Amino acid sequence: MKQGELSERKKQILKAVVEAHIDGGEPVGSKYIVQSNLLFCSSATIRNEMAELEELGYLVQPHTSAGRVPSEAGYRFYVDSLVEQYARTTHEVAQINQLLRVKMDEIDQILDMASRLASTMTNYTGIAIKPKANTVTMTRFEIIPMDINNFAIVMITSGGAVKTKKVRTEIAVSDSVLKKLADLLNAQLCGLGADMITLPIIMGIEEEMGEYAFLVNSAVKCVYEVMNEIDGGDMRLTGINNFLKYPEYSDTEKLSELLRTLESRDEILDLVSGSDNDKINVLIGSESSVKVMNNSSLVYIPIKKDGRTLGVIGVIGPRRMNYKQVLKALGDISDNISIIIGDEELSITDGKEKESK
Amino acid sequence: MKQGELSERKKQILKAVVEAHIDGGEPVGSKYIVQSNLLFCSSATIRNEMAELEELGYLVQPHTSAGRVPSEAGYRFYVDSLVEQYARTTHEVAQINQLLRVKMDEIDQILDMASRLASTMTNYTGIAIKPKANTVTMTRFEIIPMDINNFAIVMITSGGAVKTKKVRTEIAVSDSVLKKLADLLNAQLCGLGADMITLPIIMGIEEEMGEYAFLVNSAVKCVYEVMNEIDGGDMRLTGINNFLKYPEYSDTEKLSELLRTLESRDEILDLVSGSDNDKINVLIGSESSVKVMNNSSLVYIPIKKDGRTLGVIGVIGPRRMNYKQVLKALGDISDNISIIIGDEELSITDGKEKESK
DNA sequence: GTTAGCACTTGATATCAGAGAGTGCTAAAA
DNA sequence: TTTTAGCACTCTCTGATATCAAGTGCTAAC
Repeated sequence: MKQGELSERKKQILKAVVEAHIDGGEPVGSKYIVQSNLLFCSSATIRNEMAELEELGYLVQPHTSAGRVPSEAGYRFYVDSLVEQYARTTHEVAQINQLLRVKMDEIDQILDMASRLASTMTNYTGIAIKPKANTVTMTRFEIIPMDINNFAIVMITSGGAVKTKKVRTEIAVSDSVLKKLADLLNAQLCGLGADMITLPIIMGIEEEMGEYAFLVNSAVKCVYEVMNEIDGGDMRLTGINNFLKYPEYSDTEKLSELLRTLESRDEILDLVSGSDNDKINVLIGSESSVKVMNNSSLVYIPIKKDGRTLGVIGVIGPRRMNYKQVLKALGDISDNISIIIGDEELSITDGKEKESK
Repeated sequence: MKQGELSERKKQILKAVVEAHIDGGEPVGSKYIVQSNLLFCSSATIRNEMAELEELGYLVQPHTSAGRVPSEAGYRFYVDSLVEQYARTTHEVAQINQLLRVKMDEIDQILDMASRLASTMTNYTGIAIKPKANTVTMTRFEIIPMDINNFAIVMITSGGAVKTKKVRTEIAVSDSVLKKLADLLNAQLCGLGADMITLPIIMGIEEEMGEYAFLVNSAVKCVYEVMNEIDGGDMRLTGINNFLKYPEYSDTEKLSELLRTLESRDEILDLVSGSDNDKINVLIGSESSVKVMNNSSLVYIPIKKDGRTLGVIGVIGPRRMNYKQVLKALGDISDNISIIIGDEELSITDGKEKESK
């Protein structure tokens, strides 16, 4: 019997078991199902069906005389086929929108806020990830003299971000020299990724700068730093105390192991950077390549703009996570972020701000 | 009998109890003391002394037939008088220096790195705080036209940071208009704190701008945003799994409560922003105004430059924290940060970077 | 002032019986 | 053929009891 061929009643029983276990956390028995649900049959029948579902691998018995618990496959089937879609209330959407708008300033802050939001909405631990990338190039350089010994390099990146670095020289440098440096940077480095800025190019610029060649090194260093700032991965967790709300993490050993993995960050960064699926991803237990997550699930969604992944938000919780609620929350948040990112810059029309819907 | 008048032997016993409890975590009995230590007397004598120390409030008995545990006052006395200073190995200093240098880029990153470092060095949870402040003013504005509908405002702050914001206009604005706007901002807003930028000033600028008055609103908004970015408090924890290494946090309830408080951030921010002591601060148990910390200690040190507090780093752990180690680690890290912050900008002399020692 | 010895207290640990929950199986009913 | 009722069986959980070990306080001797 294949997955798709589960009888309607089996599906209903599986769904009931999963949902009962999600909010109780304990094995569910046949009697409980027959009471709570709309299934009209006796506990014995349920028992028979459950035995078959166990044979098929969707349910598991912790010990002989306990109720059933969904297996990983059980959760997977539930998430893929049984969890219903829900309608979003406009009220909620508006609320999220408002919260996110508070600081629509930088993508980092949006991600942070979003993860915080996800955590409070779902009661699981929120995660915000800025994945490693290698996509930034510069589109424009400006140099602003500050005083006789200092100037600032302003860099506009392919992503539209504006970044600045301050440089101090011990030798006074005239404005015209700085102008020349800016022109050269614009001519030689625009459009190049970190891996494309080669030594010959740098040396070429140094040659053109003549006696001021020493400035080039610092300038290039600034470029690298900015690229690294934008491309370098980062990760942040919110609502860690939420782990403690679920008995599966009361085993201190387990929790500690999980936290250690999460804090080392690399594994999660890799895990998430790999998938460039646009949709919500659900990793149940050992489906994730990270071994420690055997008893946890990770649900995440990439935040994209113009095809580029700007970041990832998600939640981490026990395997018996309330997938229905989590999927909804992440969907809502993601939608709102898209709206906000869409018109990230201040948009002015004659003194009044305009918001895109 | 006052604190200072504890007999030498009592001091030694207190010290022994504190240190034994710090690395064992369990109540220490008279027998243990007599074995481990250099005190040459019998367990009965120790018992008598301990009974007196308990009367004086430095020790506490969890129950009648258990060993003694240091009280809050006991720890306080230990930290103030008994913990010896230590010599720093040059090796360690160099190591920290190297680690911190990796990204001497922004104060945020330094703090973050420092807290991570503190956590790994001490095996407690590291904390990095950027306190709320209201000290930023602008010292210089530049406007860079990007294309017909976009320009960037570059702001140089009193702290020397360079910040940029992008602005989009739906109406094309010429370079000369932007130049005028920049001049006005420089003339009117430089040196003013957030609370000093009043409506009359803004309206004055708008008047001068004539038909382009609508630009002023966005510009001012940018200024506020930047000030908020720099002044707004933030807090970040590292090494949370370290909590779980100590049995005092195996009570899930307690840990959860602590984490909740830490994540709400406000209490800690206030707590730390209040003290502008330059030295290392040690808050033991209920000495902190945060109720939940009754069983925890917080040790922190402000990071200053030119008298301004840029941030705070510290560690949080059980009350029986290894104060000796923690004080040393934080001292070392703080020193290194000071060195690094001292020459924050890139300093160039004829092509070679110079580093201040 | 110090020490040895002993009775006492108390938490921790192990063992055991009984209760409760839930199953699997068999035989009867639909 | 499917469903149901009944019953014996298994396994965990709980609470009670007994035992153990650690550490103290106190008294009497040094």
